[in-house]
Amino acid sequence: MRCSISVMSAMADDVSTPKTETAEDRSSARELILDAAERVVARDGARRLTIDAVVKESGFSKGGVLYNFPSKLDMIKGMVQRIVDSHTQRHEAALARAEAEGSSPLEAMARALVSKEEREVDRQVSMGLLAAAAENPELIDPIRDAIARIRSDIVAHAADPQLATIMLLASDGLHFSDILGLDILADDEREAVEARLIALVSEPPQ
Amino acid sequence: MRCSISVMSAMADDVSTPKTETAEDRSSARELILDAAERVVARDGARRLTIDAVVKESGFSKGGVLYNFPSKLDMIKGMVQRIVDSHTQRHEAALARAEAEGSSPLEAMARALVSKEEREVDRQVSMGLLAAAAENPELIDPIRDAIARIRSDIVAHAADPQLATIMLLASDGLHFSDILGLDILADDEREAVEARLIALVSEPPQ
DNA sequence: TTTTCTGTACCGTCTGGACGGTTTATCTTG
DNA sequence: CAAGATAAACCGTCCAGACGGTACAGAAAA
Repeated sequence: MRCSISVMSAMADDVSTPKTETAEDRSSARELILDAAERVVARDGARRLTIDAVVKESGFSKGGVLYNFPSKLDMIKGMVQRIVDSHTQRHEAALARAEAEGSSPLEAMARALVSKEEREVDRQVSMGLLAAAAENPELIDPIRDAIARIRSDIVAHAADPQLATIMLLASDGLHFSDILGLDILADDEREAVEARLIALVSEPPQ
Repeated sequence: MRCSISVMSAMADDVSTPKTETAEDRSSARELILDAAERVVARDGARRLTIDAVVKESGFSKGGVLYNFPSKLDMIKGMVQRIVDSHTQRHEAALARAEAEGSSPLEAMARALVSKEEREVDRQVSMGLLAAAAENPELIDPIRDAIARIRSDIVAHAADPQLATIMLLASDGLHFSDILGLDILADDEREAVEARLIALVSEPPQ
């Protein structure tokens, strides 16, 4: 029944409107549907990501869901696109912050990767990765390309490329562990490790 | 028509026979079926891991597959069990090697984690993780427990627990990237990073 | 009016797995 | 040893239900 209080603000319906101003401001129907799809994957597993399940979870009607995503494949591609947008955005934001703060891009990226806000976004969005991998491994290609592009950009400007790669890999390990629910570090342990990760790529005082 | 394509890797398959009856055929059949299931996941995605797909891929009949794994859930649990066994084995082997070589357990583990042989095993076996995550996220629990146990054991004996954790996480990042086909490092880059990872946790000469 | 949905009914295909039959290896008994 | 007897291992078919998708008649918003 869509029984949300629905503020229904203006929708500039570009194919990808990656407005992540606030976590709750996902006003377009497409975003709400993708959110529901991610919840289904997180709760029930990618195998049970069915159109009907998304219909039930989102509150839209089946016709409504299929109006926004003509096929299940389109829906999963939408999830993938969100991941790409999210990663690209994070990278650009980190670069901007580095410039503003005068820190190194790598260190800014490290801070961004372990930040609490990004972590929740990443965890939610990453369900799309599992869904895509379950549906058809090739669907991941755009994500791989985006990650590769960002990574090579970071590593190219790093003083110690291997160490930078290790930092990025460790961050991946952290994120993937989150995705699969394998995260086994206590909060304080995680914080310590994250701090150490940042320290690892910080400019040594020389 | 068992005698189809399947040349099959000649596996030394005395690995953990949970039901130790007079079952040498049985255990080998189970292993062959699990191998086929992993191939299906790797090629077509966890979504398309169906009994019929495994039937076709393995060359067994449907009845034969269902004889060895009474339900699809049992099959996936079998895949999960292989992961747990594989990880436990790797850990123990690394410990033994450390003792034999006089190196630190952590360094031995680092070497084991990046070794070529283990990498292929891990890549194959890890398909079970995707399958389990797709079917029902709770199925991963045994894997999480096994990983947590091994990890805490390693970290507890490490001179620098945080650095040890970072090494393990980076290794996870490498492996997960393999699983999802996200690995974007060139071979030489990967080797350099792996060597650096080992160096990171080696005893400083002091 | 057009766009964006709702609600319902429906269809062809896929999927899990139940079921009964068949082969093969081992054991029993005369 | 021959002749079953028994059980393990495996085969192939069938079916209810789930699934993706279509179709279409409205309704409500823009």
